[in-house]
Amino acid sequence: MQETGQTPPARPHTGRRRNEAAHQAILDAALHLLADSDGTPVTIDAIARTAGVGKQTVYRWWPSKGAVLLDALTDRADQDVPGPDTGTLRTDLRTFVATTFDAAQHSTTASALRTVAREAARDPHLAELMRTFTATRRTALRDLLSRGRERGELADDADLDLIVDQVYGVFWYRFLLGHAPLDTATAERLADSLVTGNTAD
Amino acid sequence: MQETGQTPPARPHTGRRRNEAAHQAILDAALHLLADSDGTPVTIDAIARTAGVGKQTVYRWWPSKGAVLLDALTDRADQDVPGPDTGTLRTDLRTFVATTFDAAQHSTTASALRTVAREAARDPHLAELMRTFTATRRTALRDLLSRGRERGELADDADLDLIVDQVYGVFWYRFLLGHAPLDTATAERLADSLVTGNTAD
DNA sequence: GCTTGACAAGACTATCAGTCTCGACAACCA
DNA sequence: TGGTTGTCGAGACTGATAGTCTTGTCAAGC
Repeated sequence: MQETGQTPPARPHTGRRRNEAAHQAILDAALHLLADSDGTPVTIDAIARTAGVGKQTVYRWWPSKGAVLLDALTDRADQDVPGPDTGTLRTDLRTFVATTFDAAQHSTTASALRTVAREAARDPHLAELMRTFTATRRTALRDLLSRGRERGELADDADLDLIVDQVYGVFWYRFLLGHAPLDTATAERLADSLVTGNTAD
Repeated sequence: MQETGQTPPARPHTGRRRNEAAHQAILDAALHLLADSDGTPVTIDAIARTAGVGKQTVYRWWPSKGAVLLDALTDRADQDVPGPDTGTLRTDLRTFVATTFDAAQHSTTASALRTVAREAARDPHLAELMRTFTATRRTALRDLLSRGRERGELADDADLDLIVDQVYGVFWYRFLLGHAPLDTATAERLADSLVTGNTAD
């Protein structure tokens, strides 16, 4: 979890200490509301009320609603980005894509992710945080592809960034539009066609 | 342009007639504001004021802000979805993808599309209209692929819907996140890898 | 000229993010 | 023990904005 609140003051700390229970209660409340929301917006008032906390306590530690939401999501959601390394690109890629797709099937994660994505459309601050969030995942996938290319399993001039975006593009497009499934069979078809479409010969 | 307002009453029409000038002025104003907005929300008040019209006149003919925005966009934006048919899949696909990507380079269309996409994240009504909007384009691309498959340029068991979603997935993902370009070179690389990755042999 | 529906203007309601204020309270220090 | 400081819960307040309602006016047709 990245701490998005203010950095501590330079002077030695005096005064009352931060209430960790309240801190956790806020994240818990946000996550619960996100999980139950299924896309409908989650309000700060609701988070504060559910956590039994004043609004000011929320804003003392997070700069915006979006920051709270993303923090709640990344605090609990599977933080570890998959990084399989079996020595075979096709297998690694299949696993990576299938794992990514599978995360969207769990309704708790899914509705939280959906809500955060929707809020990000309006909240520039959250959009920035989301860019970091997605960049981490893109990098992990790119490294996986890079290893495969070094083994000669991809053409030397294959456009790795484009392949990455084909994976995450399909993922977000189907996830947000919801017109087609994100199942394992699809994941494997996608992985296979990407390997075949970018080999050397 | 689809008419999103109420259906006319069954009784013969009496009273004052609809002011077509005002109708057009609203769409013009919405389009101008969308084009200038570059992602920032466009308000109904601004549309009405710019059009020199009362808010009620807007709501008499459109059910929500989103409906006005999408109507303005589809009214003027390139309505004709590209449907090249040269007899060669690779060429057709390259043209289709390049044309699609290119539309996002024109700042007027781009900021309008971006704003509508952002509004759609919050407005379920607009989200539904957007689904129709995108479905039209997906169908056109799928037909193009289907023709290629019948000519044997794609494997019989190629997953056309997945190929379609790779194109539009990359498009929207890069368009909304803005982390990588949507240029012609990228379009052609994408088209080529999709053909190669889904051929029969 | 009467009825009816469209019109511009704008007041009004409701929602929600984010700020501000207040009195209480806890940690540390002299 | 009492003063200083920062955190706490509570909630009033501001500002933005979608959407509704009201009012007085105007045009089309009977």
